Amino acid sequence: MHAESLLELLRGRFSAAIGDILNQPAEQIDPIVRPSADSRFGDYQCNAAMSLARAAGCKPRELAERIAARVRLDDVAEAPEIAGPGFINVRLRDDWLASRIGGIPQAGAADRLDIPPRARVQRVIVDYSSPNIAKQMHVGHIRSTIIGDVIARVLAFLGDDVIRQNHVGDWGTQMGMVILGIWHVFRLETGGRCADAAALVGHFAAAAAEVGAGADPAARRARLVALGEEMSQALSTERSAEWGKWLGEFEAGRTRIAATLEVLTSAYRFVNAVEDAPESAEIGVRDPLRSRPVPLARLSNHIVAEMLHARHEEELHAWRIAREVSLRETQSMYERLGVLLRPEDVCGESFFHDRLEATVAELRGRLIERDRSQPAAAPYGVVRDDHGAVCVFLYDEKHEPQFRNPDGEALPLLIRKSDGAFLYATTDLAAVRYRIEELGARRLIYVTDARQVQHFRQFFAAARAVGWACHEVSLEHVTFGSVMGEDRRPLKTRSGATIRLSELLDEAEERVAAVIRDRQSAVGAEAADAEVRSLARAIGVAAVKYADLKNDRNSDYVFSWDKMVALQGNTAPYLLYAYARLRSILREAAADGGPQHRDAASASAAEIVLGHTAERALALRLLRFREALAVVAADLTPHVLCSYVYDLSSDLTQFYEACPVLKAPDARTRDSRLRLCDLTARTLKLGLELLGIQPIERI
RNA sequence: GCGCCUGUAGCUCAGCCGGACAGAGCAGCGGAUUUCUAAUCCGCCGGUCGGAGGUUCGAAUCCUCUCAGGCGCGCCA
Repeated sequence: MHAESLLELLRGRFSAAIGDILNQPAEQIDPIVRPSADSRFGDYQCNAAMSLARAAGCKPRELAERIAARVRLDDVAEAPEIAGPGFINVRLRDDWLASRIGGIPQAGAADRLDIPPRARVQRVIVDYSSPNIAKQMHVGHIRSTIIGDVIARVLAFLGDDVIRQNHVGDWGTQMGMVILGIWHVFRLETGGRCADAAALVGHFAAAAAEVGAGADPAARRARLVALGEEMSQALSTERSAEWGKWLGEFEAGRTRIAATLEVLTSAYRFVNAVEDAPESAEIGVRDPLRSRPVPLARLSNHIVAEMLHARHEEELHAWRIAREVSLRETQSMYERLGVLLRPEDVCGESFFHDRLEATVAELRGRLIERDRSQPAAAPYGVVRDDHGAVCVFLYDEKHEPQFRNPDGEALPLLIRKSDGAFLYATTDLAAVRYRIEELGARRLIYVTDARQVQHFRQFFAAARAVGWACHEVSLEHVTFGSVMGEDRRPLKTRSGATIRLSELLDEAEERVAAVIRDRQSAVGAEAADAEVRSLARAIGVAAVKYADLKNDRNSDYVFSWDKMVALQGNTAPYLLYAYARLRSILREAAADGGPQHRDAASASAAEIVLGHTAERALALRLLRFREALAVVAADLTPHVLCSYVYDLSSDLTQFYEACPVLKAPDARTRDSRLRLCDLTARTLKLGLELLGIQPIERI
């Protein structure tokens, strides 16, 4: 197993040579070694001579000569060549490439090719996916889920101690709406108004329409007043016994209407429509425990506040039911997507809610006013109350606000609302502390959309100011752009509704199935329907994921069905096909073993011969895998890995066209090529797996 | 108003911590098939890198200004 990549090796050699020449420690020198853009200039180039010439007191070309004469490369490369103003071109020796390829160990139980795990293990948190579980997962959740998963996989593969954290939204007002929705289910079910789930869902849809924006205002108002009257019973303690008993039945599945996500979602939509209606702000709901009525528009909010104090056991019970149902659905979506998140990675808002009070208290105690007559030693924060809200104001060393509002005034980070409720900044701060102090994290990675940059900057600054995140801890916000439709607007259905993730995957599968059937009728082949469906399932998910990953994550990406399921170009089907072709060769090699039995296994010890340029290009590409991984891990850019597997597949198909394997001219060539196939298959498989894409053995 | 992101070929995008004539894919045109899976490969066509200055031996890349688009800017997350 080699400790370093080709790039690292050459970098080390050039640093040493330049260090000698300039009489400086090699570690302080950036030798500017890059892969060559054009193969005519060799495989790698050192560009340091031009920039260092002045410091060395000679002409760039002259310095290049000296470096080239000094650098020790004879064991790995041809004699370096100097070109242009002072480029030093390096062409690796074919026999060295061959021996290096030959040094890649055979596949073990967990195949890591020749890539050693990092020497220095650090604990890394990857916070990703994090949906609000009051609603079904939709396209808005896909990017964080998919991108975060790749980051977690790559870092874990390279040897980091990765802890996945799914910071689900399971405690906010929206969960209050679901709870209130369940209460409505209870009323309707026990009132005998809805016989089954279908009737109930229909009822909620109709009732939501009655209070929606399209309804007649007078009728709407009357309806809302009646609802407000009815809902006051939701706050009444006398009904607790019946409501509590029913919840037990509901949870156990003994009610006529089962606790499914569909039921809960329709109930949620209804409550949401009620609270969103313009009149709801003025309509009061009588609370027997309070002198003042609660505005209908804020009833869910109120219920969450009540829950917080655990005053109503029933609401907590309803919350648990809603959470369970929703998380089950979320988990099955992760499984369908092939995402590694498990139930035990869920650590959401509810986990932190009883730490929030202390979080605010501690911030208040530690972020105190500073003496402004002297510059501060570092950026700092100050907690102040403003209009009843608790705010963290963040300043730089010169006491200038780090953040400003549209009027140019200091923009605080709110950690407690004037009504006493906490905000997501509070939870994020409680979580950052938990992750550093209790989970021992040294690198915290948050995968969320780019619109939240300001929030992350603020709360990172606050976490630093209060001292929970010291300098050794890295806080990283991994941003990504939006998913756009082909009309350049955020992706929606034709009617303007958000697209559920399950619908998206269904459609992907259908489209892939159509493409497969197309192909087959073109070729005159016929496959069993079940086979087409199972292929479509695998390729459909792969296509969606790959399309999301292949572009630089920061740019908005244009969602195109035709492009993602295309069989040509940089797409998942192309990659999977390349892999399947390889597997096919390796299978046949194993099958026609014969007396010599030159199957994949025995070939994996064969000597590598790089006679053809396509073989050489493939070999070099294989050895560059870890360069790609290093970039992905450092910059958290999955698209670099996509580019790599595409380039590898591209090199492979060129090799495939030019170099017969099973029909190779002689046994030595055949074994060498078989081994190249084996290594390419393993590299491609590993690359795809790190992208969260399951390779397919046969297409 | 301030801040962040994005402008590269007809389309979708790489390249952006400075390096050789700016690269892919798709689309278009022309070739290759008694296939180790043609869901492939090869060739051609196609670009004032939004614009203008500046720094540099060298700028798509760094700086300044500017134009265009998107997003964000205290009690939602």
